[in-house]
Order: sequence, then structure tokens, then C-alpha cells
Amino acid sequence: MKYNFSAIESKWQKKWEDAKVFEAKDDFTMPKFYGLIEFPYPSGAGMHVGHIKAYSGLEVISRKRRMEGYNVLFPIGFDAFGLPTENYAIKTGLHPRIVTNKNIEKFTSQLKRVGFSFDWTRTIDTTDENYYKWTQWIFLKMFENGLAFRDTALVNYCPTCKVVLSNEDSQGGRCDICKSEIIQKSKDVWYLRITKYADKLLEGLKEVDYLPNIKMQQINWIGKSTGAFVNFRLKGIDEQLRIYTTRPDTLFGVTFMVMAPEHPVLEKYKDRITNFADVENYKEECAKKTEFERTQLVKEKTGVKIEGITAVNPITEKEIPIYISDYVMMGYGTGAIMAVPAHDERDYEFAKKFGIDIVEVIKGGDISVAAYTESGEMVNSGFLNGLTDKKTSIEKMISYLEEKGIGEAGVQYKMKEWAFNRQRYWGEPIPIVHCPKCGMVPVPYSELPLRLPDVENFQPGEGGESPLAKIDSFVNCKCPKCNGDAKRETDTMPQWAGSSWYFLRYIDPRNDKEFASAEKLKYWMPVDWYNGGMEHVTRHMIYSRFWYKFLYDLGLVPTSEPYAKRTAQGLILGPDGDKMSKSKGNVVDPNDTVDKYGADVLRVYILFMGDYASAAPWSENSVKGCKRFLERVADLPSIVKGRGITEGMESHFHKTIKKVTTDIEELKFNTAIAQLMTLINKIEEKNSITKDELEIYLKLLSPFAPHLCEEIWEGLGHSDMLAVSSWPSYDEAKTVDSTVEIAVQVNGKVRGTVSLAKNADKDTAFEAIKSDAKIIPFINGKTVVKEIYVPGKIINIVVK
RNA sequence: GCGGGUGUGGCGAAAUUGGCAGACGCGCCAGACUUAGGAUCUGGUGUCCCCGACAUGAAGGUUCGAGUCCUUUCACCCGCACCA
Repeated sequence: MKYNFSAIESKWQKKWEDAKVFEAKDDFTMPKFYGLIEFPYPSGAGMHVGHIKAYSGLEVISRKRRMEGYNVLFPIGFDAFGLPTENYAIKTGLHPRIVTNKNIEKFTSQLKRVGFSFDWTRTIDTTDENYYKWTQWIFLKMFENGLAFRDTALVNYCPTCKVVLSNEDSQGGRCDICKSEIIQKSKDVWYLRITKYADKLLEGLKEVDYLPNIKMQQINWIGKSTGAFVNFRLKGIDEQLRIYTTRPDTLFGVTFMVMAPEHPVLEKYKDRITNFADVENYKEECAKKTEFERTQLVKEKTGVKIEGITAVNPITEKEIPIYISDYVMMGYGTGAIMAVPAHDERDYEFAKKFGIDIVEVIKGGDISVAAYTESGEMVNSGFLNGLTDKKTSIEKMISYLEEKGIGEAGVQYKMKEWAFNRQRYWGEPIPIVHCPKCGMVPVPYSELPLRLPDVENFQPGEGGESPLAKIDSFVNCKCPKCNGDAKRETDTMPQWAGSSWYFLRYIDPRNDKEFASAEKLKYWMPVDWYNGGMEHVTRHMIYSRFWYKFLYDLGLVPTSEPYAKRTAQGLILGPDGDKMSKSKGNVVDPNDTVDKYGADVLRVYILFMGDYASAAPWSENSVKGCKRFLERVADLPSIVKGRGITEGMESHFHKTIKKVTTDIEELKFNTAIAQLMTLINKIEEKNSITKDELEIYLKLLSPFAPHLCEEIWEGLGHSDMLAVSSWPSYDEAKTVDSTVEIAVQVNGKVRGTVSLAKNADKDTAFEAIKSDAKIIPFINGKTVVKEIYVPGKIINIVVK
């Protein structure tokens, strides 16, 4: 039967809100559950079904937790600073504040229509000055502790967006926002010293429950490697060329060195370099290449030999040449390497091209053909000769280097410092004043928030200058220290700043004395379960873990890790199987489905369409299937007869309670819903259901289709809401039928089935099948070699 | 190149972890009710040479028994990528 979903849905959305059933209580005696979803960026395009899927998982879990008696915090907010809004503002002339408010309004109404059980009283907006006051506050704490600093360095720069980007925002050599190729540019920028926390970020992964691939991606991103630093003397100059290597054991095989073209030693000794013009040329060629071109593995090695300077292998005392090549990066290690052509493919390729000696120090390969990178016996290596264990050789060499003072053990990380400023308007102003006398001076805490000035021209400057730099009233100020004339920092924080601590603000969103009270933090933290997209694993998650660990070290938060558990949902693809995108025109708007079929149908479909963690294409026909299912549920009240649990239905109900209960915890929503469909098929076959049975059924379905379930629940005479009723429990013993139908195999092939008591013994079982007409022809006249009986599962007779 | 993952009907997918492969849903076929059906209901639906045999990317192996374990191999997806 069709039901009036739009009336039912708006009725219950209002009732829930009026009764405040989804508001988290600050009752610290209750068991708590903090479920977190990634708050959306309120873009002009509105929400798409992917947002709905991302929130539906923890929505179901949160609704279940409330019914299980937990005090649930399931909040929502808006991560509203960012470039798309600013670009839209530039295009239309509307202020980003107005655009943001409009978009937030749109997102809010869309989210409310779906009936999510968010606590709307705790909503936050990162662009609200009462919020970004605390973002600035945490930044100042970092500045005070030496974690925020300025430095001139080669940075990733997007020529289209006209901003400096962090490493994380330019993965694959492309701008994360506009996808254009980024270039390297020398610039004075703000950094957050995230590498100081690299080890803690790595270690912390051991104590949290993240999906394995999430942990793996973070480990990979941090990229810790252990090895040694070694100092090579330059011949005839009082200068050491420092390198990093993971293979100090191969030091006897070093026949040349390579530096990055940007290495500062070149500039320092340019008078000694007789071919400095060639060096300059090569350097220029490299600068022209994009990061992407430069990191292409396939291309041939290039480089220039430095004439006039040579190095000395500190262990063989042999003079060795130095080259520059772009296969050595300034940004990793020390920007210079020792080359062991016999045992490194890149060095081998380079040595072959430039005709450099190749000295074998590990036996096992044929170095006339290729580099040998496996392990083996050490040769031509002095005191290491004869050793076969790589680890021992490395340890021995390191202690030798340390003893002689020519090197020491060391670690390197792939992760770089976090470039933390953007030359844009729509972000948190960095609360720092540049004073000609005092240097960089923090804005006093009492003056926070440092507000964004209200302006009409947001156009970024051509030289990569922030729009704020053009506003004299903002720029010119007094130094908080000496009260002399000074200038404000005009760059703003990157998009990721506000989201690095938002989960803490939800706990105490209106506090104007601190970012959140210690007492409340102690109760609510850590986040019990965080769900979001894989695309945030190496950015937002690492950033926010870093901020949290910093606050932990200051004693401001109660736990060392912010998120106890992290899962990720899969994408919803367009009906054509491609990733949804505006340009392909295959984006599905959740509003259309809500209008046509209702929010409950949308929710059930999104969770039924497949494995929650995998990508699956949208199918309108399958949406209709879910609609039919809910219409059949709407019909159940018409066949209600009697009370209690019907004789033959008991195990079906207990099985269903068990499956739905455990499947939800494992994010297996598709099979939980399938089980509820199976059960309704059985109910319809019988054409009757008792009131108690229906109540159980509604409770189990309610996290998925809450509006319809509440409506039926109310119709059964309940004055309390289903949302705050209790989750049904099951009896394990009753989930199994007393008699089971098990398969009978002969030589492993199924020949029939037999009904047996679930714990019938072997003799009873074989007695039962001997008379079975289907089985007899397969065993008659043959010798029984073996009889296998697994109670409740299978009988197998092996005959010859 | 390194790391991770996935391959099961026409489609989305299940499979108690070694025990009746294809639950549940879509689609499709037939029928019913209808002036009508892209509504609803009922039945059917892996393939084939249909009493039987064959089927979980391919090829071997272990086992009474394999989608599941082992070996080899192919294809696709994701992440990182000249990381020293």
C-alpha cells in the first residue's frame, strides 16, 4: 500500500525536534557514544547522494546506540572557509559571508529532510568568529611553542589559484582544487612543524582501531626510514658534504656522489667550479620542469659533472667525482647522496651513462648486466668482508662511522613540514604582527578573534599576494610589544585549519572562556567512531591528529589520540558506473529521491545498494525495490493478530535480531536489510503477525526507516517514541531451529537432504538416511569407505 | 617499481569463515486484475546436450568436501612513487 511519506516524514521530524530526543545530554553518569562524521563544505552545488551515504552509516549506529541506552553525541557543522566560495564571490561580487550563509541554509534544509538524528543545537561553522577565535588561539599556542614558523623555501605553488599549497594538497604534482600542474617557487611562507610529531603520529596508530588500509596509507605518508648520515670531505676544501643513506653497509662501493641541482654548496664554491655555466644551465632546465615531469621514472637520467670539486670516500680514502642530477631531490634527506652503482638501480643507470666505475660489494648478481639489490656476502669491503646478514653489516658500519666521527645513525621522514598559509581572503587571519623592531609578535589572546576585514575586492594579488595586503586599515597596526608602527600578517590559514579541531568544539560549542571545558572533554573524548572518505586519510586525519597530540602535550585534552575508530564509506557512482561529476551530468540529487519516494526509501536504498565500504552505481530501479519493501511494511498493521511470539516464528525473530544487531556493528547494512526483507517474506506467507512481533520488527527497521516506523509504532498505541525505546535482545539458543535440514552427500556430491534434530548423534543420522530412497541407489552394491557427519552441517558417505 | 585490494548470474550482491554456491533486491519471462500499465499481485528465472552434467578470472594442489586453504598465473581498481 502506498503511504503518505511526505506528511509522515515532516510530522516526525518536527516531533523529534520538539521532544529534543537527539540532543546529547551533559550527564556524565551515563555511558557515552561520540559518533562523528566529516562535516561538509557547504558548496553552492548543494548536497549529493554521496554526502547522504557518508552520514548514513553512523546515523544508523547512533540511533541504535540511543536505543541501547547510551548518551549519544552525533553532531553536525560546516567547514565553510575555502576557495570555491571565494572564487564564486569574485565572480558574482557577492560577499563570501553571504554566499556561505546561503549555502549553509541550503545544506541544513537538505539534511533535515533526510531525518538525520543530528544534535542541531551544537551546530558549528568554522567561519563564525566565535569559532575561528579558537582556531587562532591554538595557532598562537603553536607559535609560542615553536611549532609555527616562517621560512623561505621552495614551495608548491598553483599558478591558477595563485596560492602556496602544502605537500598534502599537491599530491601527484597537481593542485587539489583546480587540478592544474603546480610549480616550484621560492617563497617566504608559514609552516607548522608537523615532522616533530611524525614519530608520535606513527606510534599512535598502534593504539587505535582504523581500517588496515587507512593505517597503511598514513604509515606510507609519514614515510619513516632508518639509516645513517655520513659526511664526505671535499678534496682541498674545509667542507663536508653530508648525505643520508639507508645502506651504510655499501659504503665501500661508493664511486661517486650526486647532489640536487639546487644544493647550496654549488653557489658557495662557484669560484672553484670551472664549468659553473653548465651547472647553471642544467639548474635552469630543471626549474622549468614541473614536479610531475621531474618524477617520471621512465625518463633517461640526466646530469652534469662538477669540474673543480671532488669528494673523498671516507672509508676507502679514494677521490670520487661529484655530479648534479634531478633524480636527487632537495626536499628529501640532505639533498645529496652517495652513489653505489653496483647495488642501486638509479645509480647504476647513471654510472653506465656517465662511464663511472662500478664496484661490487655484495656477491650474488652480475654487475656487468644490472645492479644487484638483493642481499648476499660482503666483498671488497674491508672489515665487513664475509658478512651475509644485512642488518649486522649496517650496525657494524654505523658503529665504525660513529667511532671515527664521520657519520651517525639517523632517521628520515617523507612527510614534510605543513605549509600553513594561503594568499587568499576567505580564511582565518593569521594573528601575527610584523614589527620592524620586535620581529614577529603574536596578537594578544585578549584581542582574539582577529576579525576578517569587511571588503569588496577579494581578487588575489598577481605576485601571489593576499587580498588582505591591499587593505591599509587592516595591515597598519601597532606592535603589541613596543607599540610602534607595525604591519599585520596578511596571509590566511589554509582550508584544513578549521577542521583540525572541530570535533572538540562540538563538545562545548558555546563556551566563550575556552575551546571546550576540561570536564566535558574528559567525558566525551575520544571520538568513539569516526567515519569519512578515504580522500581525507593523508590530510585532514593526519593534520587533526597532529593538532590533537599538540594539545595533549599541553595537557588540554584528555587522551593521546582523538579517534578511537575510523572507517570509510565507498563512493556512489553515477547510473552509468562512472564517478559522479557535474561535467558528466550523472550527479544524483538526494532531493529528487526524497520528493519522489521519501527520505526513508532513500536511506534504505543507500544502505542496501551494496557493501558500505565499496563503490556502487546508483540504480533508480533498485530505489523502487526499496519503496516496495517499505510499502509492504506499511501494510503490516492490517494483519496484526494476537500477542506474544508465534510458535513457528520464534527462531526467525531471534535470528533476525541477532543478524541486524551484529551486522550494523560491522557496517554490513545491506545484509541487515536483506534479513528484514527475508523476515517480511515469511510473515506475508503466514499472513499474520502479532503485536509483539511487529514491535520487534519496527525497532530493528527504525534506524534505517525511522519515520515510517515511528508512524506505525504510534498507531499501535504507543505514546513514547520509538527513537527512545529499547533495542531488542535475542537468546542465542533460540536463534537455531531444533530440527535442521542437512545435506547428504555421496562422494562429496549432494544427493539429498534429511531433517534431523540439531544435535542428533552419528548413529541416528545414518539410521535416518539408510532408508532414504534418493540415497540408496548411490550406495547400494558399493563398499562404504568412510562416513562423515558434522552435526547441523553435513553428512558425507564415501563409497567405492 | 613498491604497498593494499578486488575478480561469483543479465545487474547490485550474499555465503554461519572448509560443509546444499547465488540469500536479499533489480531486471527478465509467464499469468492475474485492468479501458490502459513504466501500478499492483501470483509463479518462474546460473548454464547446458535438463532422470544428469557443468559452474565462483585461469591452471594446478591439499581435503571425504574448496568461492573460502596452498602454488603458479591473468585482468582490473586504489594509494605511494627517481625517498637515496
